[in-house]
Amino acid sequence: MKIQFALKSLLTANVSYKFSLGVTVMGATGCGAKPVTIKDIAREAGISYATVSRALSGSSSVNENTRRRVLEISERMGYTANYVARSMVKRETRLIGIILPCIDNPFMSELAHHMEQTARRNDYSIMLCNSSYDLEIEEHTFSLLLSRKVDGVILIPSSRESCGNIKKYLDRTPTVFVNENLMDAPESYVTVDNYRGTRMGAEYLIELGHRGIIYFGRIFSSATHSLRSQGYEDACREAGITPLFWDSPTDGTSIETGYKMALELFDKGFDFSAIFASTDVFALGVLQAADELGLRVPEDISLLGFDNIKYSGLPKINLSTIEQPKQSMASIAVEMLIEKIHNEHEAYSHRILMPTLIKRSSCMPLAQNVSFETVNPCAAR
Amino acid sequence: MKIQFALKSLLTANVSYKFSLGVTVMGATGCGAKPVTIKDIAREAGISYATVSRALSGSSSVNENTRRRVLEISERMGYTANYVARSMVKRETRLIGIILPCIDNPFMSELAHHMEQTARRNDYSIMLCNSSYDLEIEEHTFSLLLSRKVDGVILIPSSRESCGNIKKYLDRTPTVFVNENLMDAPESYVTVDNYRGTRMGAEYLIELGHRGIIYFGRIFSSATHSLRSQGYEDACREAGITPLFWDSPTDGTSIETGYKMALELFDKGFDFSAIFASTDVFALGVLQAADELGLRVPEDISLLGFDNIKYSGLPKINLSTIEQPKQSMASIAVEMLIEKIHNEHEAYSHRILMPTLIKRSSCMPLAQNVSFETVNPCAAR
DNA sequence: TCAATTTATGTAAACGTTTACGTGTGTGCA
DNA sequence: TGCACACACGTAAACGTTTACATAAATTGA
Repeated sequence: MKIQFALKSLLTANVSYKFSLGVTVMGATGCGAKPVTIKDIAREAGISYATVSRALSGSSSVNENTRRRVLEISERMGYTANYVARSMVKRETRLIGIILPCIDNPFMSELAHHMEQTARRNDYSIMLCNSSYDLEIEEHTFSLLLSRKVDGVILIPSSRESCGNIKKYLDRTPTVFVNENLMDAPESYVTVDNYRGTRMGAEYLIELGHRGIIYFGRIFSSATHSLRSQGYEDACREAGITPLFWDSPTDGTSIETGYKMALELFDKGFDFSAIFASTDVFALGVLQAADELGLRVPEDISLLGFDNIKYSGLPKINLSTIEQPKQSMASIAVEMLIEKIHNEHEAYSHRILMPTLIKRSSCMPLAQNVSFETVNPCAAR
Repeated sequence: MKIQFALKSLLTANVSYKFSLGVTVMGATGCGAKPVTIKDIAREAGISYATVSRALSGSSSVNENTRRRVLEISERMGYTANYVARSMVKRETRLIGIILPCIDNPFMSELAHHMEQTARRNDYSIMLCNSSYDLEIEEHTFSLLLSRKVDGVILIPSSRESCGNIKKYLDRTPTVFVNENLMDAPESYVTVDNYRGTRMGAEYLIELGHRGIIYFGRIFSSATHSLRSQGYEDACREAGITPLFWDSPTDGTSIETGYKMALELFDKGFDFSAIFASTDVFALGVLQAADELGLRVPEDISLLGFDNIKYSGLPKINLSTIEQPKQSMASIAVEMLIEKIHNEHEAYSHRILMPTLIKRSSCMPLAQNVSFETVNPCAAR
């Protein structure tokens, strides 16, 4: 079996690897050895452990010689500070909890990535939790984070219902909301101007001559999405166009849901020339359905998304979309939270960021000669 | 401004929102109120706090009436357990540290997602850390996790060099490696059979009649990738084909890098009919470059990837690829780690999972009439 | 030379739990 | 009646730090 050769050539192992597929190889390894503490160092150095603590933390007055000795000894003994003990007395964990619906979603993971970066830059670590669009899990997770004594939490709510569940915890720890705001609670949040985003998008499509524009994947359970559909609706009404909604059956967004929804939509035989998807991920589902049905984008239908996830920019996808400044959102959220952590109580703030329209190639002007008749698939609100 | 209407209609706020773009709204909120402890409950109930602890933890013998009273009081007073205090005495944090190069990478985020799921199912929380393909950060992060007293860590190394840096910590906490193994350390890991994966892939391309197959994006810094290029190379040699390598300039993989590499490759004017990308992400870059240059996939060149990230399955992408069973990898890794945590020292295990070839539409048989001449762009090893 | 001040260190309490051990009460059995 | 035993609960130590306070030594200034 050639594989054994390959491994042999690559592994400079001193244990004998019994290597065949599916087989579990076991061997000996150790990781007991209780860790050395500040007291061990003190004993070794013949001084009190308070002094060791002072020497290590570097702040208070301690003789330069003893400091050097302590450092040397702690190095030699392989000391690592115990942050949980420190957390106990300092009453801070330098931990930020992040609750989001699903990390396995390019929009979320991009946010999470930048949050982690800014957090680390400020000496915070993050605890990541998926709520899986489940309110119970979300609430349970929040209280877990409370128990874990995180210094603050960033919540990307799974829906506007999060409000009721979470509200009771909000005076327990600094919290900032991202992307979705808790409507009647005076809490910090950062979000894009969703209303303006869809409004811009709809106006763009109208400008291209489209009169039958489906707002695809309307989600009722989210305040964010309410603003989005509202922006679209207002733009339509102002242009004298009947807004058309195709509603999402789920709170979460996934390519699959988008795909199924699109299949159903196309099946109805409605007359429209453009689709404005409430989410890039939905738009990808539309793309998939269209492709299967032999519908061309943008020749047969124009398609506009929202979010600008990374994969929308792929040449074969080339989805026109509304960009959310994800990096800014992430770092602002973290900085806002840290601010809130240090400045005790008393302040909340809102930051509404500007979306931008990204024109790629999934939208084109409506050909003049195409006849069009508005048909409303759903009751328009 | 219409936006104000929309907000007004949606927000049932009792604070006055001064709402205009870019403006920060401030208001009053509170979150002081030091948390109630077990002692507060004890005082209230007129019993010792040891009994409260016992009542709350539910295990030891405590009178059913007192238990009910304790529960009722702690409910009423809004008690939440302090896990950091608990961690101190129990010497476990129920925390798993995850270090990965970059969460903002579909392969990683899918892994992370499933890891979090399995962890939570076992009452562990996760601390997520990006190493950003930086060995220093990686090492620093590892020691940070040590200080934070995580019960174990899952490491997706950024390169084989991680070995040297990390090795000294390995006896300090249970660790399992994912995707990349530390070659000369007897440590647990779970990975796909990378060698077999590329071998399968290469054999598939050869079967389709291709004789000029570029292995695209070879990465030297990773053991995983060494196995991949080896699998490809062996398959080629056995078929009497000269292996052709196009090397990656970076350790990390990104669409952009893939794109640039592909542009350079196409510019050389080499003669080949298929590209085997070491990573789906690279393949997406190839796709982008090909698209720009007017090269059709698969008509002009066949393209095969590795990983099967979610976006490879998009209809417009439709990338044939080697699938890694990401969900299995993730849950096995976590379970393996938990096993290791509980069964103290003494054991390490390796799990090598089976890759599968996913045939989509980015590869097609080489047309018989196409003349082909092997040109080796790089020295073939 | 003495008081005042600075510097370096030690002492001990505190953070909020868990848990080994001890104690008192009540019950069952000989 | 006495003994063993289970049960319910209290006491106190421990987990590894930080830090307010105290103290001793060294330094300064007059």
